Amino acid sequence: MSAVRFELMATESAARRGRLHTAHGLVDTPAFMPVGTAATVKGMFTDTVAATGAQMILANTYHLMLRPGAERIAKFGGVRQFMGWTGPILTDSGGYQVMSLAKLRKIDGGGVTFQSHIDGSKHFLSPERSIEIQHLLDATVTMAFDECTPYPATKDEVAESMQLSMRWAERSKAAYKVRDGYGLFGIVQGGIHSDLRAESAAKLQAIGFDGYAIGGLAVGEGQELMFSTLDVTTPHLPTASARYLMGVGKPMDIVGAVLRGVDMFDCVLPTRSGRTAQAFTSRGPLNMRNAKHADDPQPLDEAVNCPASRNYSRAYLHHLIRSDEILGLMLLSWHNVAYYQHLMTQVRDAIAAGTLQRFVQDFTAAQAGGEPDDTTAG
RNA sequence: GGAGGGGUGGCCGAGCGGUCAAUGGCAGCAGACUGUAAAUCUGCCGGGUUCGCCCUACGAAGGUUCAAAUCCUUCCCCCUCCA
Repeated sequence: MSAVRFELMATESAARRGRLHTAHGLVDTPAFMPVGTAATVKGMFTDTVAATGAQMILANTYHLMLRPGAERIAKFGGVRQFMGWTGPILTDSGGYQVMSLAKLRKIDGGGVTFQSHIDGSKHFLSPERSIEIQHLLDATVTMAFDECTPYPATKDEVAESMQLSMRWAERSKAAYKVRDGYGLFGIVQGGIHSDLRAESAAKLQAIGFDGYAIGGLAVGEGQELMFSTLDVTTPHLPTASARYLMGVGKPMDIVGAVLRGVDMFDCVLPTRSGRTAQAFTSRGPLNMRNAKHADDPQPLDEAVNCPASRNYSRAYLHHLIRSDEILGLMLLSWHNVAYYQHLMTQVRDAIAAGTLQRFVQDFTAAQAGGEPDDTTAG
């Protein structure tokens, strides 16, 4: 029996070009995984998500256990079959919801009692139940059950939260059933404190995981602190395993994290922003609701090989968004996911060619420069 | 011709003597969004400002009052019912 395997193909400084081999296919890294919380990458068809080049997507334990229920999805052979996604899938453990639904929760030694945001009913999640649900969902990569430590917090609070996550990590590992080409990832916590991050990384490696995620970042600390935390975290992770920065981020966040040795990312931004009128482009973000796009015949981004990016004028997209037409949010979501995949392809190619430093310089300049006639973008 | 109801900021629509530059909603102008309780949320939205205020404003014109979008008179316009 062999778990998901990470193949390191090339490096440039700390950045890594690799591949994750799974039971359900390959994932080229650095990779961006679109988020499909409720077994849907919101606003997109499953095959359209695949057509953007995304090789792996996320689904969520907490949301799917509440609706439609993990056991129901298991009857369909897992989330992949349920939603028609043929590639590998990664499920978040519900750990993020432990934080984001804080008002509706109670943590004790065993796990977390939640109140459903849907109907107020009480539910229980523990490392054992979270792993069991992820098995029922047939997740290619299962995430350890953790607590995403909020920011800001005192160092004592961060340490306590991290230790809780480490105990839960051990229980997650014990509950996990090893299967060929599947994997279990541990999650490093410790806030912005280098000693806590190092301690967490060491504890996880002592337990032994198939990949290592970095959690508890992009929760309000700012890009500079996030980067400096990565600087003191990735060196403590094994080079032979994939590293996954959870919940990140904006294009510049991702590029900066790749430079610091991260291989995998997920973020709701491309789809959420797509629904709230923001389009990410090679030249920085655009708010498609803004009046300045009303007469603009150019497409969102010719550089991105995607119909949503090339075949519709900004004027038309602006009109759809203004009119609350569903197609507007679908096209922007589609374009954003395609843009993120385009970015990751460029990053991978650059690492392979040893030109990442140069790419990052150009990319940073282009993002900051904005549109030629648009100094307010970004 | 008679009886009644009404005209409020780009639109709809509250207010019915002072706490009203005037509730709401829409439209408009921007901003935010990072392991998704989000097709969501926030700010601005008459003009000027030395940010203290000052102008112009609730169909029009007059009037009552310390004070009027709010009361009275006349006029203009709209709607309903009766002839």
